[in-house]
Amino acid sequence: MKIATWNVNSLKVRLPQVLDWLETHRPDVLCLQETKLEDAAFPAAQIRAAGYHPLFSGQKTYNGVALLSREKAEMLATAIPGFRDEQKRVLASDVGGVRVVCVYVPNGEAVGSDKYRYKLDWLAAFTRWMKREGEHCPGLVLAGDVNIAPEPRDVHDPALWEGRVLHSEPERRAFRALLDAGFRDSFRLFPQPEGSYTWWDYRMNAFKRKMGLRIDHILPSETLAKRCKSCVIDKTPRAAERPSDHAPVVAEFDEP
DNA sequence: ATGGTAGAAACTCTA
Repeated sequence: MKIATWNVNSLKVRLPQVLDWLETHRPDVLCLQETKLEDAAFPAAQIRAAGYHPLFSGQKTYNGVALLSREKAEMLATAIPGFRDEQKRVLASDVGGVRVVCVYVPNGEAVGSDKYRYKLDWLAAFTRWMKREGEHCPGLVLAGDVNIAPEPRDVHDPALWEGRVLHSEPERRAFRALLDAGFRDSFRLFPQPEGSYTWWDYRMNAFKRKMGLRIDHILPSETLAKRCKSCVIDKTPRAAERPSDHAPVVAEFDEP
């Protein structure tokens, strides 16, 4: 089973690239973030024509998540239970015997800002929820834009990024707390090239200069992690014309 | 110490 995640930064703009990528890679599941589309505007027909069943939870202008699957998936949740939040950032589903949670963690804007506080509160609520989910559902995987580079090796310039949003100690602590809730970082289960990142700022030629961060993650539960046989970042779409600022991440799991 | 870019929408906000 192949599970992928991609922050597309507008599905309207990136739809041709998504369809092209699906055709090339044929994942069983693709989780999308920052679709920036109301549900009424979701391109369901084009997704179905490509051989995928879409689930989506969106809003106008900002945020929005979707899950595309070759097998029809059952929608389980589009919000963190008991956490008041207007923003569409989660989509939980059952697909092919695995519970897949597509997640778009708040960016946090700047350390100390209101949005940073919201990010940490959001992560605390999400982690509590995922810990509970894992307790009664061993085959669970979180896939999405977590907006945290967990370790110095996940940022191109650790000294520059130390203490900044996406890599501050409270955020790294929140990432460790999420793993401690029963998950593994699938990317680090395998040897990886140095300087592996999933996001590069549009500005300052960051992609060409290899100035990136690894903030998109596929986090299987400990049980499911035992079946994980690879995790790779596909930088190809980031080099294309009019790219998203994020690259897709793909993890493969052996059948049980 | 500021600005650089992209997307959506609407002359600004978010990332």
